[in-house]
Amino acid sequence: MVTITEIAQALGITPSTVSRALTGSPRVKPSTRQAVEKMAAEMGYQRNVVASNLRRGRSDIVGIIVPRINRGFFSSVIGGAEQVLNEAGLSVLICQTHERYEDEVRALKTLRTNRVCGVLLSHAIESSDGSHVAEILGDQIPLVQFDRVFSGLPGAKVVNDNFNGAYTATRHLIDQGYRHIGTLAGYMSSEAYVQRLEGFRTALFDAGMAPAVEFPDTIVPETGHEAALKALEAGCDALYSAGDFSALGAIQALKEQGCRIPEDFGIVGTANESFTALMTPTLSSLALKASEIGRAAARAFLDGAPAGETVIPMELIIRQSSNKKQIWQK
Amino acid sequence: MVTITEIAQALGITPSTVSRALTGSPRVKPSTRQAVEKMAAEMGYQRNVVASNLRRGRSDIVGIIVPRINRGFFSSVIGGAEQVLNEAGLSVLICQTHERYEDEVRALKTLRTNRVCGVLLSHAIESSDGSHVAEILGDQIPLVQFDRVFSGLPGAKVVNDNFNGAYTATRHLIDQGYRHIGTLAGYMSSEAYVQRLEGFRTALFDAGMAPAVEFPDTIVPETGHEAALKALEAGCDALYSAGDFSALGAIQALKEQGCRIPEDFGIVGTANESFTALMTPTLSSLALKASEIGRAAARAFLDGAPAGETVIPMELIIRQSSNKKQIWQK
DNA sequence: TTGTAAGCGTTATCAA
DNA sequence: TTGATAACGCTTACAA
Repeated sequence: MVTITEIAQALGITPSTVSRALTGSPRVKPSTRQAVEKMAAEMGYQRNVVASNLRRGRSDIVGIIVPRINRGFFSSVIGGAEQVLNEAGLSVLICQTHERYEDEVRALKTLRTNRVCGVLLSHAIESSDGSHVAEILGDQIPLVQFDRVFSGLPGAKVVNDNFNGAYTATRHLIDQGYRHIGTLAGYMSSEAYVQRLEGFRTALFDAGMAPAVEFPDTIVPETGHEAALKALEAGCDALYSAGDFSALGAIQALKEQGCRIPEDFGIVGTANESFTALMTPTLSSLALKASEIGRAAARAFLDGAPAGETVIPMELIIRQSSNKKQIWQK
Repeated sequence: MVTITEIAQALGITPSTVSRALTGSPRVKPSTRQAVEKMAAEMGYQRNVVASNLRRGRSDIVGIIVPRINRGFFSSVIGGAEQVLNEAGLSVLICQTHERYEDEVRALKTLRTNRVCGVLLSHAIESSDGSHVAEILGDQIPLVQFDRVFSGLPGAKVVNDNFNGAYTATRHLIDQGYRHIGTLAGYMSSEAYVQRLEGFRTALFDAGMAPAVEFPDTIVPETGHEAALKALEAGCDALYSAGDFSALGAIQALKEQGCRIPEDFGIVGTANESFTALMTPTLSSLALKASEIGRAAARAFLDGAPAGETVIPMELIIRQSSNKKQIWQK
């Protein structure tokens, strides 16, 4: 591989000058710069970022840690972040935790030893506090948390407006005339789900309705299926689900029980996964602005990851599963 | 950050010995190794992979380039590859091309300047030949292509058995009693689609059926929708689609035209995207073994990316959209 | 078994 | 505006 030293020799100048010419330093004569650029192109020079990073003490790689990249939400976040970071000349190193604490620790260590210049993190369900994050990253590596965040950690946070979103979704079910509304609450180890639960409860309280049945630890279709059957037994006529996958399982259970949706039973999910628009009935869902979150997280990093929370509003998409009163919506 | 030099000073030995102890060299006295490990842990030492990579002339990062990470197929390939590579102590740098030639060039350059130890590539639709790949990577960086491959490039290839898969899918439509079978053929700039088209044609030929209407450049729902209308006009009663998204658009068009599926019209897609099982009617699809492809690609890289093609069989998943004769299938 | 010394390719500092 | 020099942290002949 061609080095700047070889370019320098070919031109009868020194590596320092070549380096300056190639990094855009103003302390180079224009004619020299041109000569260097020409020679570099001719010789097929490729900058060795590894050496550059060692010398500069930092890299141009930002690490992103997500539970799974094949969840629509996370891949869209990554897409949004990547766009902003690429524009800033940075690359992205992606790690998956598969929702496991151990994999999260491994991912953090990988990013640390690779001396990434920053970490964008949405923690695994299994991780119940953030002490390992602080311990591994130290205070050298800026941290931006998104979606699932630990409030105890330093750095910037980008979150969904879970409370108000869940409040709006629940309020919508109330407005549609449902009266016994339960919830598939997701994992309580995650603040996002706790906030959604609080929004749900508050909406019921504000409407003067009795506290409802709550099913925690529902996040996959199977657990949603099971919980929906219990909800029926408990006399529910609607469910706000803090996730779309559990809502999917719930709908399957309800259909098997002969429930008509939305006439007999209403349901709203969360995340607006792509399948929600393709199901029968189509599933109303509280949309997460995934790319927006990714872009916001990337921008927060570029701003130096200052402490503070950026709250991204959520948007209720009304489809068939909750549309008892046939609200018009395209 | 703590360096091996500092550890050496603290113990009154030299950096070389510390390095040897930490990299597991046998040329270290067991007691010394223990002392080094203890001190490293106490001081919170973190190996600087950047320096190590510069010295060794290579990194432990494998680059993966895919058109989009939020396509179920590609995210599963990445998942499979990541698993195998992580087990081998390697990390994964993921780049998206958004199907654009320019982004593919940019991704290749990024990986090259980061001196990745290998590249796993599935090329963008826009890239019609692989000359840029060879030019950018040179012969220093091993290349493994998967799914969408250029036959002219060196290195290993992992591909779907597109020909036989499409043959089987088409044969299935014939067996179900459809008689005027067309195809949504995808982009002809990609060998994968060309092979599927050949499998389709051969199945018709072997069954003694006339050549059929073929719609190239169909890959998104919109173009599938449009092509389906033309297929109806042309008298088709079935379609083999080389992609699921175009099949989705086609089904919408057919339903709008009052066609009953599968009674009046049969359709089989390709890729087995997650939504195929959630649609109404559910969509039969020729499944790609995504994780299997990812694992095979990673293993090929670990084996040194020897020239040659690994062919991964495809699996026909029969659902409602083609099940005219009501074949039993769970 | 350990130490010495050189160097990976780049960039920052200082001097010219 | 350019050059000389050192250093980033680590690895590895080679010598002891």
